[in-house]
Amino acid sequence: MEVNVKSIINIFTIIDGKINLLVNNNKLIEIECLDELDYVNSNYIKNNIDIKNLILKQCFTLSKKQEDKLNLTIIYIDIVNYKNIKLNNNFSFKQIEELKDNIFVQKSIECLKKELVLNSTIKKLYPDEFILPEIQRMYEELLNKKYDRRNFRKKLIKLDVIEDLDKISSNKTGRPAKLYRFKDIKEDKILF
Amino acid sequence: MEVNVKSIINIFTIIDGKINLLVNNNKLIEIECLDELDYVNSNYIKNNIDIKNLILKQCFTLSKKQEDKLNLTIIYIDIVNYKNIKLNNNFSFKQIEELKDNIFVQKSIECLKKELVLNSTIKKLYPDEFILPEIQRMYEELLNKKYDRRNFRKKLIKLDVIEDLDKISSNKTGRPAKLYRFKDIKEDKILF
DNA sequence: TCAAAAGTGTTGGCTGTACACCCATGA
DNA sequence: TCATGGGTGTACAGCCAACACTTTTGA
Repeated sequence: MEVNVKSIINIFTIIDGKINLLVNNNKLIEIECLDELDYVNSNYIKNNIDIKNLILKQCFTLSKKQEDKLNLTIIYIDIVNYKNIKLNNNFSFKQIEELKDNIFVQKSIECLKKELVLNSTIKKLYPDEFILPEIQRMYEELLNKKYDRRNFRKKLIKLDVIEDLDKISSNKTGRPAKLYRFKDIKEDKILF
Repeated sequence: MEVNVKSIINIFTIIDGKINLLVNNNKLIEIECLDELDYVNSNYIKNNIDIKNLILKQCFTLSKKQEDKLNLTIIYIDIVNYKNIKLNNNFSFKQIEELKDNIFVQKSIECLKKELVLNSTIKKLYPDEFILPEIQRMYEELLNKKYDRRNFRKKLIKLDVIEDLDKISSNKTGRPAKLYRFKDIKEDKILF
């Protein structure tokens, strides 16, 4: 029985409050694996994607028989700040709305939700300054839940994961928001 | 490149408060996969293990190159009550202490800990009556943490996952404990 | 009657939630 | 000056942790 092994690398980011996925020629990033998976993946990334500190997390393995061949697909995900990627060649970000009927994307989003409630992950998305209403909107969309402004802020302060930068943002409308940053990670905390 | 695919099925149970693993001839249950994984696994179980309602959960995929062949191993786990398995042939349960330096077992135990805090999982382990001190001892060993008897009971009652059977156990020593059962599962709850 | 193990109730502090008013900005 | 969005404080309820004494049984 012939076996084909490939990995799929799903790199997520948030742009304008929307979840986006890195694609190559508008398709998921697929890599044929003829060697150990970690080795093949990190090689591919080194040679094709201009990004630092990618830490892939294994998400799920799918098998499918097709024309007497067994296709194995191991899905990996990571979450990054899109500004830290220099897009080149045919790579681009695509909103996941258009990809939601893909089984590989569905499995990835399940994993993504579990990761994004960790302070270490959210700091990868927002390594520098941010405003709290933006973080709140992201969680509200991601977890499909509403939060109270005051309680949301109090929670993050009490968990000791953010620090006030004593600066304010320049909003298009309404009162400008305060800028914060996530503290450096000493231990993983579950935020929501 | 030749690829060998196998799955490992790690079926855990608790015997006398100790975590045990189902083994075949004292070795992990390994299945060569020449077809879709779920199909191969359920076939193997049907033909070899006398147990009902096994629901395997995918845990991790490992790859290893050896002599120019790529070995892929997909690990699956489940947790059962040992009384629901009729052991035959060369199957037996083995305490995990003796297996802890095996990488496949280590990965499985990581997954196991995440599963065992769910009420649906603990009910699979204790489908019928049980005493609270036994459950408490299991969690204390599993999570390496001590709980207060009173608070432990109060928590499970408040979460509405157990019901008092108005019966008492017959202990070897000390006061007999009350018997409880886990209520039927309507929604998954995280207990600890 | 003693040792071992399990049952029970109260309290104080902390956390989460609900809620109303004020403030800074751009139009 | 108005609309928009963001900042803040208080009060109440529910949860968690700490803790001591009593009860039942077997030896």
